[in-house]
Amino acid sequence: MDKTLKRMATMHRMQVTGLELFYQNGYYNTSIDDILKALGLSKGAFYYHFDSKEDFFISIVQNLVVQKFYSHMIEPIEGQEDPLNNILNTFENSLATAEHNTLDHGFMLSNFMTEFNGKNPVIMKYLKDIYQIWEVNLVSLLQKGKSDGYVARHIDSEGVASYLIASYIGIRTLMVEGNSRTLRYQYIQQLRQYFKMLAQKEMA
Amino acid sequence: MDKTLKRMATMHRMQVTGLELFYQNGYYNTSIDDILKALGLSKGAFYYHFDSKEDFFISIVQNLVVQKFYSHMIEPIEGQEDPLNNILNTFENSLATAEHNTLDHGFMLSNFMTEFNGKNPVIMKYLKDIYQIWEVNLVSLLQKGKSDGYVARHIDSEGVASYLIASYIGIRTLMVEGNSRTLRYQYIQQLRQYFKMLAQKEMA
DNA sequence: GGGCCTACCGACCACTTGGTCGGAAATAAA
DNA sequence: TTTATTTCCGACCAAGTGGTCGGTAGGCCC
Repeated sequence: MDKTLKRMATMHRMQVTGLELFYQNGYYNTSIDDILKALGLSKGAFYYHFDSKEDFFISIVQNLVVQKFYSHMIEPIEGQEDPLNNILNTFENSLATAEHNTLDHGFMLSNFMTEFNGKNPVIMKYLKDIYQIWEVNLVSLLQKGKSDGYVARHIDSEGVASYLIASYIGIRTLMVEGNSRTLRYQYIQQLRQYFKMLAQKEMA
Repeated sequence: MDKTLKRMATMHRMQVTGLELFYQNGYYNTSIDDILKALGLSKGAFYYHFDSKEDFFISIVQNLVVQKFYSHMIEPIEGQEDPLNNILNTFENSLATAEHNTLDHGFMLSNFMTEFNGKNPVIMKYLKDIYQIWEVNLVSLLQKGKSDGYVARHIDSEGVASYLIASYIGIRTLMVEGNSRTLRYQYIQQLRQYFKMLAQKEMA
């Protein structure tokens, strides 16, 4: 028991540091030695806990990325009130933390997808799954919004969901080159306009 | 004259093949040897014409990417008619060609920006410049649309331009994981709705 | 104390990378 | 034909990569 605890503690430390560096420098541009140096550990320790670099990354996705993604991008949207409003607030918050260079989990996803596209189908699969969870949740939230009278019934929920995700990761991509404050402000403004269209006429 | 001609011909061949591979596999994941093998040339030839891998890439951006970007993403939008309509058609065409795995120059930009972000500020500068050209052109087109009576005067042209670019590169990022046909359709639909809002009331 | 197993060390390996360099075809000039 | 110059060849190098492996420190059980 105690042994497994120590084992898990070390593995977790490795995963946290690994995700940080992978997110900062990219997967292929981060060597195992980089991570080990940051941790003060050795090659032996790494390959004792993980089979390979790829295996390591997948374990990070499953243990950290998925959970963080849920708690930052999905759960905040859920609720009984107006889903459009929740989406707006969640997106705004995420973009705000992104300005302070903290890990942005919505962006991380598209970042990694871009990097692995055409290179590693196995990892791509895991990333795709998360993205689809995001989409599915948005769609069902929009549908619920329809029956609750917040969202106009004629809109295409799937289309809106894809559009929302696209615009978010797009603006996030643009934000890396500075002006993030202005971009966020502009983005939220436009999103607000767009949402007026989607809202039930009575609520607009 | 003839010498410079041959020189330029070889350089151009290298740049075209280089861009293709860089776009497919990424900059850091494409070795000079890969490019040389595809061309049937040797290391010596490469370093005779270019100083370094970075210098090579920059020459590609300046000689190929900028021009392609103009002819595919900027010039088609210009014209005397409704700019919103032109934007819609241009985006739709670009996304369509993207489905057939051809080079998509709008996407290429965000792709490279993602890859170089935080790693190579010099190259980032060149990519940023192109993006800003895109934005400036969209803004002035929208402004012209206002005075021509196509676009509502109350809209924030800068905000709309950023929002358009973001949504485009976002949807393009999502398209890499399949379903590109559906995504394109959904995206154009939503964009059309969004544009109705931006249009001058009389023209809607 | 003796044995054992988990967790970690670090030298080592095969391979790839960007880049160098002396030289050899090819072409043009004399 | 000789000479110069442009263009290209390919062996080579140092640095770094992911991954292997023999070894060892320290806690735990008998």
